[in-house]
Amino acid sequence: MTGPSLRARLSSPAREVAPALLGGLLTTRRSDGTVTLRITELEAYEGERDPGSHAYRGTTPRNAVMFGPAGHLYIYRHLGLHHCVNLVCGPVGTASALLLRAGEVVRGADVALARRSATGVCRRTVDLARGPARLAVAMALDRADNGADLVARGGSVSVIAPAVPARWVATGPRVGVSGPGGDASTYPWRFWIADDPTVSAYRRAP
DNA sequence: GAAACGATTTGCT
DNA sequence: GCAAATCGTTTCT
Repeated sequence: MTGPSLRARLSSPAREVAPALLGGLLTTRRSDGTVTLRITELEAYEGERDPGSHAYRGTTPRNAVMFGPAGHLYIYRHLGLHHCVNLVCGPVGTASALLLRAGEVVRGADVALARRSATGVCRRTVDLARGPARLAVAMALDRADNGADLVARGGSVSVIAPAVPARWVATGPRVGVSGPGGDASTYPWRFWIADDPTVSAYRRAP
């Protein structure tokens, strides 16, 4: 699944896209090297009707990208320290998006390790991109990449999405957010690959 | 113009 | 296990 067909698939609501994107390969090409990430953990945000979404109170300069076409990156700074990376989903006009929470570095682990070593210690390969901020560092993604189109040919960032078997996909409540109407347990909007060691540890079990 | 707050990580107790 | 770190964006006066 690549090119225009990928854009079409991403134009569905985030909760429908999420299972198809698990196992997807995200690649960034930078001057210090190329890193490819196998996506293992995602969270869906449903825009204006989702209190957990930055788009809950409508469009602002910051979240404008989320209301645009699917396949672009929405990246923001959190707590003044780190970045979180989202993939915009849904049709134009909706702010549906998927937060990339974790992944497995399958190519360029040495490059990712060098980037991670600049800020902290990372002993194991599975920790390279375990967690949203770590993922951003390992992939060298920051606000400069906000709005980048992953589907366009020739871009420095791209994604392909081979499907993983449905039985590998686990779901559960999002981290630190309740669904609309309250109870987080009734909104299993987090998706991950079952038993994958790169999924955030204490969040691994529902 | 000012103030509050946050989709987290890290390091210390 | 808990608390500090840190700053752009949003919201209110």
